[in-house]
Amino acid sequence: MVGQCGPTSQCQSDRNEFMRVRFAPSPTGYFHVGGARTAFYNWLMARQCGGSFVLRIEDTDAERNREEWVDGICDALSWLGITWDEGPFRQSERLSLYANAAEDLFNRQKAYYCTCTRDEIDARTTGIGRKPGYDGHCRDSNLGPSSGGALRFKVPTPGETRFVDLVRGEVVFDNQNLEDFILVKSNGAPLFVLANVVDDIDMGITHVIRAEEHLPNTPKSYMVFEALGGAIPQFGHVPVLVNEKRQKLSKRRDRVAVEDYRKQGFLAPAMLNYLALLGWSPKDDREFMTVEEMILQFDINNVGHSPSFFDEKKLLHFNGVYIRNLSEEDFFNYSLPYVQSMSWWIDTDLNRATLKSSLPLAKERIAILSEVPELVRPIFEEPLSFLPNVRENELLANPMADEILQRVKLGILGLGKYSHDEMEEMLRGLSVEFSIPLRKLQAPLRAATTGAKVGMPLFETLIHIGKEKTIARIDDAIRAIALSRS
RNA sequence: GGCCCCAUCGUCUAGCGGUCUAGGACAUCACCCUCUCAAGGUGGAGGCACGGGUUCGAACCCCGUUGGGGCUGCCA
Repeated sequence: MVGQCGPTSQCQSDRNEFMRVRFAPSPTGYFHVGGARTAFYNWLMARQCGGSFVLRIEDTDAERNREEWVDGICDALSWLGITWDEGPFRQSERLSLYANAAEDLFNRQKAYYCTCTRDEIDARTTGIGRKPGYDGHCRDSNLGPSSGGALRFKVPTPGETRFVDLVRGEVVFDNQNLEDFILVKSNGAPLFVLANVVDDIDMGITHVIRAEEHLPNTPKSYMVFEALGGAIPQFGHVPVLVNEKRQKLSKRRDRVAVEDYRKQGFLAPAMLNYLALLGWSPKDDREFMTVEEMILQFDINNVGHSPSFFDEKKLLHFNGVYIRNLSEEDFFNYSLPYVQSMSWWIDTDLNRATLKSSLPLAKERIAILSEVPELVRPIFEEPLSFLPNVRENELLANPMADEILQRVKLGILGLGKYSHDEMEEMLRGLSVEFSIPLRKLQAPLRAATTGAKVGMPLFETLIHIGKEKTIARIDDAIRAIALSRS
């Protein structure tokens, strides 16, 4: 495994080591699709290069983090198949590391304590012509840890921080524009830029692939890496995912939870395939790829620079393709839980067998698994319920419905064998007899027997429903029609 | 406001100075197939934000404009 690399140049690191990447989410809400894509890109690189993928939970903000979100992240990653080689490490269990680093920085005068409140700073810096942000007020006050203040990093000015981003190329920041940012809160809790960097050094991270929103943090990270004397990883900032209004996907505003998509019946490989294509595309311009193919072809240097809209329509299409490619066995296994959650489902071997034999007809008609129950419902639901307006429009409002149903009933009773072929022959014959297209003939029949206007092919459906139930439903419909006309 | 990033069909993208009268995919429209609905097939409409350069030649390079986004927290 050591040193084994795929075909792209991304496996090379500045140092003569092998790749170590990390995914470092903060457990402050449902795990969302943007995070999933970032995690996947990291994972693809690690797998391609034979490197290590580390999962690190950035939970230093006790106020905002909840343990259940950690589980949510791990579950979602597992579902997607994004496996981690190390971790999950929790920053909340590594606090002494950050405290040591902070002390070191303070002792070496790379950082200083500051007791200014936000209001005090604002009062000094807000106004026309003044630069907002911290003004360095306590920089030379020589306050100590006992001051009860926050620890601020002493940004070296003048100076500039430049680096070559794996996605964007060279980026330059003037240190002049960076305020002395806080490393440790006055309550002793480390902040992102400290804990993040300390861990990246401690864990030997060689490549940091994260969302573009972190780009402005990077010069700060750089300075902390340098102050701490740690090896600086290569950075790559991938564009954010946006909603239809082109704003960064937000947990509060947008529907983004991976868990939701899983529940709805999206398949993990479809999700990964779609996610990978948001910002990246393979050399040969193919869209459908297995995870293995993506591992082989992914190249961080080839990721686009502009934000992408997370288009559920296209995701749906991808999912439909993946579903249609499922084996009958897999499709049955994936579908069963969705059917089992319905009140009309009775879990018997016979029903399972019927379900299994009817499922191939459903497979090509759906894009997500949660659509399965509605398609097979007519086969199992007893008594049958009608979708809104179906009884009224298709049965009661159709002047020919009664006559058609009467004749169909007779036809069924006269069948030598209750089979698909005989059913078809009989109905086609009736359509000739009535001088109406088969689709017109089957409309009231479908409504009467399935309670729906559209659905799986009718002949097969009637066979699955069974002769007795079919006749009974036709009788019910005939009665309903008679009732409405009396 | 300041700093940074970005800019090819509605959307995701291919394109990395001539092969572009710009290719593919989703969505959309039409037609075909068809027992409904899908799926599938064929075809159509639809784009290089704008203005300057550089060059024999620019979607591709440079500058500006405009537009969008991110950050600007004792969040990450």
